[in-house]
Amino acid sequence: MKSMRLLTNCTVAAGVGGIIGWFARKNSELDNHEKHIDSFPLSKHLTKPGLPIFATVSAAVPITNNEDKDMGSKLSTNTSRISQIMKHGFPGLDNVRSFDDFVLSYDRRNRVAHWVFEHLTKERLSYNDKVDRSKCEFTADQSIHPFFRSENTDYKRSGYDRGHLAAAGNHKMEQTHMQQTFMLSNMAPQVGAGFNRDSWNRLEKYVRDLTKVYKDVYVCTGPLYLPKVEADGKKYVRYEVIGSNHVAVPTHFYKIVVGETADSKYEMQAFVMPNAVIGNDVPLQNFMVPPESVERAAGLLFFDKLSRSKLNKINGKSIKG
DNA sequence: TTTATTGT
Repeated sequence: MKSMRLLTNCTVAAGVGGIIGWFARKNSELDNHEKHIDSFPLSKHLTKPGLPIFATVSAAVPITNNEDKDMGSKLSTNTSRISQIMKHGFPGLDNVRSFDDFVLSYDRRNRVAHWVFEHLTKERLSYNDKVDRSKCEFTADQSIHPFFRSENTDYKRSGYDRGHLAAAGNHKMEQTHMQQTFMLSNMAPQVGAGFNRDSWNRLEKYVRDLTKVYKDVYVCTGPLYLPKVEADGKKYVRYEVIGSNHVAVPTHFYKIVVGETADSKYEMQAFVMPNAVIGNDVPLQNFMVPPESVERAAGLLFFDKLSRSKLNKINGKSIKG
């Protein structure tokens, strides 16, 4: 397997090889993968993504006054944008919150999102002098119960950046869109120099550049807590927690990207990067992994509603008809 | 260009 070889070239990718090995051994079970998903009753209820069929879906949309005449149109505008973002299915349904331009599922136990979902186009990423990142502020997400909420004090002097999952640079249509990405529910503790400010940023830019190739780009981003073999030969999941709220420091982060071609074919790429210093000269290709390996490690199913028969390529490799 | 923290 090509990606396996590539990963072993990257010394900091500890743990990823393990899940890929698992994937390789279980490969025969994948033949039943799609069949299994089709029979999974939840997917039948998700034919209209974005509709507030779950109480939490619209939790981040401020609805304070039932008599607000604007509410109807504002809600429907928001709902249609959420439908567009979530067109290919929800990876999971734990504590889903929708913002104006991205959707997030929150992990209360780790105080970090399970996943965030974004939809990118060239137009939406174009230069906009009305939107100013320096005016944005990191703010705690008041819609999350204080027991499970991360605070700025948790990150302060922790040694980690408040790293965006949905990147600020992906939301330049409106100042409010960008401001919403600064909600701490969209943050994870990330190694700053060498990761967030370097190779992870490089990956985010690469994903933005895919809008030059595909008219629509869908991207799902999240943390991983991967097991590692320790001295006794057993596997353990080990991660630091920071601050009084014990915000988990993920061992790795993933991005699953789908681009839609002009003739309605889809191409998928999956990346896993360790939350560690990575040299700027390491090619992004080295971090490509089979999407299934991320699904198994994260407990999520990505692009569940997108028929695998419409997938033309995975990680740049054509899929056999 | 975008990604950010610390200290004054």
